[in-house]
Amino acid sequence: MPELPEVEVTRRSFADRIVGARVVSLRLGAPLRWPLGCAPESLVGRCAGLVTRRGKYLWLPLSDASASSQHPGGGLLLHLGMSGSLAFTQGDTAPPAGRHDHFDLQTTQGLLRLTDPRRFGAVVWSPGLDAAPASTLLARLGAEPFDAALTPAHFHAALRARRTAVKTALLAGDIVVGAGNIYACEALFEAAIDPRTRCDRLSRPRSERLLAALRATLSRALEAGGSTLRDFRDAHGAAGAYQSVARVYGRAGLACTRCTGTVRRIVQGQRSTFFCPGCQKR
DNA sequence: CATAGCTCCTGACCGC
DNA sequence: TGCGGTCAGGAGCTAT
Repeated sequence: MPELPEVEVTRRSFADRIVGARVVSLRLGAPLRWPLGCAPESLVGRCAGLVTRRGKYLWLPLSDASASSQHPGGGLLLHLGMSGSLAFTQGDTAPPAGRHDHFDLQTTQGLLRLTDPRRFGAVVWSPGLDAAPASTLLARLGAEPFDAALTPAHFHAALRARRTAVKTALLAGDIVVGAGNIYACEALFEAAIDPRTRCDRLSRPRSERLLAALRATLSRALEAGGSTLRDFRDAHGAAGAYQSVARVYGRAGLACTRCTGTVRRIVQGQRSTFFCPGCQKR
């Protein structure tokens, strides 16, 4: 579920409400992908800074002004995995923790709660963004899709060095981050490129078209508030609307919206790929 | 080294 | 209605 647009929508929905808040208490539910990596009590009293995003990770800075602190910087690296969502509830209205609520951060300004049925998500303490474990987890990430430094020339050069299918490369996130299965399929459809095309066979104009299509797809999803294919909600609990405009994702067997063909489902790297063989060419 | 496959976990859905 | 099988949006880890 949560690809870059959903993660960014989540960030925007609570960043300005949690900034400046002090940590009051923590509650840990069932284990997530990795252990928290610190004693929960050690975070009490820390002050939340501005939430930032890198790829599909969120970084919540938690600073400690006290002189005794070993890590005055530090913060929590958050990931929503496949089924996670964050809610930030102000006041005393926070519902009691449910079966899938696995992390609560009670602050002076509200409760930040991670709900994650599949528990592929993560909340990890790191003494800094440039220190392990955060730096290790972020080390392999490719360029941010909207970074101006990611030029068509750079993108094409990165693709030329690979032999995998272009869909697989988009998903891997080590050239450019942000696309998950839905947006990778949608961007390839928009660029009219067959998802099985080898990266090193993509011409410069076609790779440029793909980069533009990826950016357009992610921007539109962001504007729509993200996709809600199953259960995505932002930190206010609002659902997204983008799934209603998916052109190929989840549409196997249905008519293509651009040509007379039929959308097909194949499997690449154990993941479903949806595309139209009529208008997406190698 | 690049690449392919496996894996974590729960829930929804489908066919019988 | 119940049961078993299949599939699901991520991404780090391990083997080749």
